[in-house]
Amino acid sequence: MAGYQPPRGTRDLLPEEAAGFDGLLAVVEARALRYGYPRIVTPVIEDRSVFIKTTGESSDIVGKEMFDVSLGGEGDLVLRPEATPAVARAFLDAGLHKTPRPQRFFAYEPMFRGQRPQKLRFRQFWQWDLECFGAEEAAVDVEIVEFTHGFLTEVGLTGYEIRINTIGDAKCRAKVRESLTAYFTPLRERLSPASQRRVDTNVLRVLDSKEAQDRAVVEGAPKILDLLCDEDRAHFSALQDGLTTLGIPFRVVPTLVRGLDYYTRTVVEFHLTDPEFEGIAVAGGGRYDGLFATMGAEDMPGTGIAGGMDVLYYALRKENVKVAEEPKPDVYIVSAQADDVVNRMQLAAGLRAKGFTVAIDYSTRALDKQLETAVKHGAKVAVIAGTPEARGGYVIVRDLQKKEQRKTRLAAVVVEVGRHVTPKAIPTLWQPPTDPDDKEPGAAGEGPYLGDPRD
RNA sequence: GCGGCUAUGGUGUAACGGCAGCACACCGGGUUGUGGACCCGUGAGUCGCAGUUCGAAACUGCGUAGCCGCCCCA
Repeated sequence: MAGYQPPRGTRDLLPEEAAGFDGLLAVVEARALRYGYPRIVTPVIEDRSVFIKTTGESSDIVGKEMFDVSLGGEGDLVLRPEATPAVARAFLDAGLHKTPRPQRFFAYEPMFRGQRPQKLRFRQFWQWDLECFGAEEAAVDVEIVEFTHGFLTEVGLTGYEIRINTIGDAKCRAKVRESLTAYFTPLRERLSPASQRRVDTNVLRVLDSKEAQDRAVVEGAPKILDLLCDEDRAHFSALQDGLTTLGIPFRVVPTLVRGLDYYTRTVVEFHLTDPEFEGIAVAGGGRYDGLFATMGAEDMPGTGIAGGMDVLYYALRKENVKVAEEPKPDVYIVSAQADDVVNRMQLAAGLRAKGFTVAIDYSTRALDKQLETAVKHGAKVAVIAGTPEARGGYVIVRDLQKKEQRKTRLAAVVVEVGRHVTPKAIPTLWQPPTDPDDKEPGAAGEGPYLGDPRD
């Protein structure tokens, strides 16, 4: 065992896993773009105060899981534990609250929490995240749930359940708190120590307690829904109606509360149902109409949802969904000639320019060893140079799976390799859009207009 | 942060308190230069630091990390 290990709760993503995360990111980011949520990137470090009033001091995230990385005299810095306050901070800092509303953002970042690692719970983990600022309609709440449901379905996850609840807006919640505090205070003695504390700090979270002794008391507690004002109830029904209309299955869980202070009205969690992952959320979010006021900005509603990439990746693996293959070169260049390194590179360059993935064996080992290595690295095709047969403008293109080969002129290598493996698209920078009118029959560059054969 | 369990080559595993071994993988070589087989061979380990003991991989303490539970969440 090596002397060095990754720090507690962190891990290395080896190529296959890294490719899996990249694949999931590509899917969710493309979906976000389709919904009008462009990506925003915020720093890994934030001032601690960004999370104190927003996420809330009574939350576990702020109360005991913040990752402190302060430098002396440079403020109180933490590794960001979650996205929403950071994105809101960036939004305000750039003055985007003075731009047309609503504003939508997608984020994908590593998050950090100083917690004891557990199944699918790490100190560094990755979240994708959606935020919609400036819209109070319940339709946006529907949108983020529908988005998440669509995404999870798209990547092939089946074992999850959508749970929703409402906890009322800031005004009504004061009444809710009052009623709950009034109910729990005389029963204090019967609650667990943690819940006794919650009666003072965040009484709503008593409802969420999993402790058996608390649940008995919670059962008799007043129901949040009964305590809310009409506007909150209407908002909640609009959410439910929207989901029902879209055919999205969900369950109303009256005790679902979520541990972050900024939530108002809608709270939602996507829970895994596989017995091995029971109780683990693959995504969660809700509405936070009071967030901006809390940050000292002008009041503005907001809705967001975030999902754990790690959780999703392992849940998919558990469901036997192949997320990604370890990236391997399709083509391996080998040579029996010791002094032709430049040749091998030029050979590779020609293939790479067409999008083939090409690795080169630079060694002078025996040809059979080079081929063996090529096979072990997963190459499908070997381009063999420098043998008596393959000289003077010729190489051999060998299909390593079919064990067939053909002597090929250098000029035709790209074509010959293309008969065995498919090149990958080469990414490019932004290109000017082509005018759709140019595609009209009869336009420049197109053939003359031909009548519809059905005419 | 609290509690329980665990830690032997890269991986998987053996060894009563008494010589740390096996398999696979990896690396080199060979079968007289086209591959996964086969043959030969090399390298590589008791998580770290103390302690008990004639002697510790084994027992004890502390540390570190992993897994599980609690808290809570992605």
